[in-house]
Amino acid sequence: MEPIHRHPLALQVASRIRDLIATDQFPPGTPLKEVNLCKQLSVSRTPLREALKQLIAEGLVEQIPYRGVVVCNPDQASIEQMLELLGALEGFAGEMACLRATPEEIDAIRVLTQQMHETYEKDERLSYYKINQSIHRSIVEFSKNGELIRSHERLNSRLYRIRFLSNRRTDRWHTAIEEHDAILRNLEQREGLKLNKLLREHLGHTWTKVKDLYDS
Amino acid sequence: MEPIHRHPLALQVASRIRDLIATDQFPPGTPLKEVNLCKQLSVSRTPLREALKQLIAEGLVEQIPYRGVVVCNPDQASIEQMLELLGALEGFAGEMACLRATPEEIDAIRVLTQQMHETYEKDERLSYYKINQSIHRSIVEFSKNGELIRSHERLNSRLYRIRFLSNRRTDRWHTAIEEHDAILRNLEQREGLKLNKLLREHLGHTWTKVKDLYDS
DNA sequence: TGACGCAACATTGAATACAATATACAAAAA
DNA sequence: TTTTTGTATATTGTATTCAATGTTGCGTCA
Repeated sequence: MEPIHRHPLALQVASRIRDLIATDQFPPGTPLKEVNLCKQLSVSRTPLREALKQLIAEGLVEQIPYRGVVVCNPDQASIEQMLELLGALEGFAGEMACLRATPEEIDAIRVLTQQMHETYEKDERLSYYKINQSIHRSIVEFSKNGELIRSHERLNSRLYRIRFLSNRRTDRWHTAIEEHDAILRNLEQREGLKLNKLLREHLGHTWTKVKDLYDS
Repeated sequence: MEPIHRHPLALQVASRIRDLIATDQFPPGTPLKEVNLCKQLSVSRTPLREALKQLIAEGLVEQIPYRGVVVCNPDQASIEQMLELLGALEGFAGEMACLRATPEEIDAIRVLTQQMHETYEKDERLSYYKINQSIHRSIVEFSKNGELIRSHERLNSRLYRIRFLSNRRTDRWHTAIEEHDAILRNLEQREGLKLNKLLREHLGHTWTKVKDLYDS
């Protein structure tokens, strides 16, 4: 039988703050003063501090002893490194997915890719963004490697905001669509090595889009 | 200029517990009772709990609400997944190292590999183990990707104990040595793709050694 | 006028006190 | 004898308090 899940305050607080950062309500550089946040979230300092410890471990915020924690503002170099690693993770996940995904799971990717086309034609960027994320997350899931899934999830959440911003502003959309078609094809044909390469390149293009955003 | 590093209690406590787990003084399943540990480490519960939060985020221990935290006891499946991911990370790191390592850095790997031979011939397993770890860590460092380095470090520390145990007991040592020679050669010749494959296979062999350990 | 020092304030670090929850054991009922 | 239930105890979750450290600004002195 499914056990009942507990949600200690620290966990709830952590995911709340994560959301606030991802949605840019706490943009990079925001100082996270303990007493302020306590009042805003109606919790005491102890669970808040434990939540912050977790976010620090995730790399979402950074702490300077006796000077508080601030939302991380990764520079271009770290973003490039994060995207490079994300590409490696997704590429490897794709390779494993070619070995382990069921036909039904590949069908699901097909459906998502189709939906992606529709949002593209209707110019619905938010939906497009979310479907895009779903596709990538699904491929990683189908690797059937829990550790890989968790690592990817952590890293991806740190990049959520920056990818979202770049998606809003970039005007070269269609190349991503074409790449997704290729990704689907190679997954269908179980071409692990090619899919690995494709996904790495795909993330590489994300980096050029982000770079444009920074340079402008 | 190099900033001065602070060492809040929580961080010191965290690394102490990490060591205790890695050296098997806190074997898997050990319940980490807060008040006990407080006395043993002479700190109060607050920094201890913050340290535990960090170890939870690292996946070294797990927490059940209102029932405390215990040292993780990964089953065979998770160990296999962790080693698979570690292989992917090291493989990718090797590929990047082929692009980015300086000749001096490759020299360092050469020296370490030579030392590894010596410890092998003298049958010094502990030294062998440490040099082996150094080589792998160095290759990852030479990828020049900080994110990759941190991810690898985290995952590797979780596997430290199990790899150490398997190293003590396995009697097929020489194949690892030969593999390391091949790794060095491919790094010298900047054969990124081949090195990637080699490192992944190398970690795959680690898995078979660990599996033997479990099965016996 | 500018630099230094001191003091008051703000903020985090650590310790303790109190509340909520789980476990173990014993007593009572079937 | 077995099962159940209540209570005592242990343990974690949360709040609060006190201590250590960093920052800011004002006043004094060169």
